[in-house]
Amino acid sequence: MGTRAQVEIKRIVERLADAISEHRLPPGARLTEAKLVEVLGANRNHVRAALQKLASEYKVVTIVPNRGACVAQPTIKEAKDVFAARGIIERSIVELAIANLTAKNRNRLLKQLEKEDGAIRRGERQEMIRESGNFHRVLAQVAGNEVLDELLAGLITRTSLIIALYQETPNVQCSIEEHQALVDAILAGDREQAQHLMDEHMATIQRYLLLDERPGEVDLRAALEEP
Amino acid sequence: MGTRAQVEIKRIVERLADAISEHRLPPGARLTEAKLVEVLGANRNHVRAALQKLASEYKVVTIVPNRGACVAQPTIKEAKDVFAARGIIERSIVELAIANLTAKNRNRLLKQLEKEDGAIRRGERQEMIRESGNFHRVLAQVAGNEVLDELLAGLITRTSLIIALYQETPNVQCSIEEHQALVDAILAGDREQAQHLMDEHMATIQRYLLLDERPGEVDLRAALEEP
DNA sequence: TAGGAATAAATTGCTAACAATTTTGGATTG
DNA sequence: CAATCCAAAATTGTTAGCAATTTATTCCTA
Repeated sequence: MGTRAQVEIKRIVERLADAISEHRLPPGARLTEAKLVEVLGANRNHVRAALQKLASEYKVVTIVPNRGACVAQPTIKEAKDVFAARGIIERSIVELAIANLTAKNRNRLLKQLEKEDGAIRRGERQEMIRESGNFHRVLAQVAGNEVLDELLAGLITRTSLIIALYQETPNVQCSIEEHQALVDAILAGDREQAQHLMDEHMATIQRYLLLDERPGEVDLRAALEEP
Repeated sequence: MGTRAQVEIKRIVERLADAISEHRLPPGARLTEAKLVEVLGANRNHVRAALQKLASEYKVVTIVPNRGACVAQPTIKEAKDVFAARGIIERSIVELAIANLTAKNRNRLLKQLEKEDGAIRRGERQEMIRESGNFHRVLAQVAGNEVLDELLAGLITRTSLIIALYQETPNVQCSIEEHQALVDAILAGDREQAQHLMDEHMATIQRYLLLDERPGEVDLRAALEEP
């Protein structure tokens, strides 16, 4: 595929993924091709390709044949699976990062913390969210396994959608303090402590989610049949 | 996208992935759209979409703009990353599988072993390879995390390509004995032993790979400059 | 007025033709 | 004879328009 098209598709994918992550496009929202063409100033083929990708790769869009695309509504089961998978990968990334600690890598971690801190100080909400997410990518890159980094990237996107869907108080993000403590443990080479902190960090995010209640797909028969 | 097209694209993807996994399409082989259309009796658009997917999702195809697609030639670094990532996921799947042991799941594992055994007894080479790969998918399904299962599926495909690329004696597969021992440990609920066996199992596969030598992209300058 | 069939509108799916790019092979020239 | 350039062939990239499907509306009937 031509570079131009690929770049364009990527642009649309990111634009949509961002909008979904930030809850500007709520779960369930219809994504009509013609509307997207108009709003994004894009070719319909590119829009379609982008939707395909968001559906098959990132799973944040659902496509029903002949009926079009809409923002996905992951089930509670899927949400839990995504978090569990992410936890597993994050945990091993921590271990690899410690094993792979060079001077350059130490610097990258510290710089990332600074960026997050700067965003908070300046009160730049949007930047805060972005940098907070970037922290996990930086950690993956420090770990040095590109495959894990890719897998994590996908899971982070899906996580964002899930948070948008299931979070009660909007926009509780990763806390900078937890990132700070995590980096401290990593730089100290304390694997156990670092992994423990990462587990806690993942748990903290999930704690604000309503992954228990919620109707979803009620079994009407079971709910309504005679007692 | 229409069901028909999706099914067709999936067919092409699987056909190509199989051919790549089984080394019928060697790494580096060119995949001309017109040829594929002719051989597969497919629409060019479907062929293109399939190639896109194989490139962006599974990474077993490389697409160069305006120059077409060819079977990927993962670097040694990438090969190692894929194996490391797969090892991590397989390891955690073992743990989840043990925690998720129902009668039904025990049965699935035993049945899978029977299938593999049957293929070996009948000397069905092709079936052996397939069932040997399926074992890991079944284990993932027993573990019950669909996201991990998906991630693993992708990594298994990539692993196959890597084996095709870097294996000296062709077609050394997973050994049934190792699968057997693994299932024994899982059914016994012995997490440590099961994880140890899985680690060993992954190591066994890698042991037959030439992941050290091989030129790849030699640094000509470093190699040829005056001593 | 409720139900349902027929029609119209909107939307997605598909294809074939055309455009752009790269490769190949040969002719030309120093 | 080697190198360079040019044209033809092969291959990929792009687009517009039509076909098929679904959804909404209208109108008819009991």
